[in-house]
Amino acid sequence: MAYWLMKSEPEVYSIDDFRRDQRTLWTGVRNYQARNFMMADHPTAMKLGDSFIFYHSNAEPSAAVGLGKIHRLSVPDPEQFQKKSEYFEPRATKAKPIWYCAEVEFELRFARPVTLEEMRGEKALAKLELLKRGTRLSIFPMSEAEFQHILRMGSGD
DNA sequence: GCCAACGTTGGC
DNA sequence: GCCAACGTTGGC
Repeated sequence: MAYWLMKSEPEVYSIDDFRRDQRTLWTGVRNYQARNFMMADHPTAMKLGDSFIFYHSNAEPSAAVGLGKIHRLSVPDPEQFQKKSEYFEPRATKAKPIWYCAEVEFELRFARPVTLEEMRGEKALAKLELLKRGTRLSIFPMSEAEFQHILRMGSGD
């Protein structure tokens, strides 16, 4: 069982959208390292049933806001085939897709958001990828201890 | 809206 | 296969 953080801009797809949908495809990832996490046969891949922190990036405030589970891996990202999508990929074919995504399942919305600023103040989270300077990766793994720590912070008083 | 950081592209 | 230019991410 591994733990992850996945970023989404709430203006594009928020935790409330996720709660409404219950299940969604994590489309639009256009970075190879992040994509590889979502490809089942890749050495760095997620496992079905792994949990992740849902994080609002480019938000006011940017914050961890909930949890989800990995439900399916290696799903060709349908947006790469859609000419009108901003994620259209002309090099991709149905037979040879380039971009893949995971299907994820809603688990819970935190009682209160755990802001980036708060996380920066936590010693237990000092090594979290999110807090490293210049990190732009939209999906990355974290330890169980870090995951539980953020979950506790989000569970309210 | 600015801009630092960094991944990607493409000329050579 | 180097690396400058360019585009994107995402905090502020």
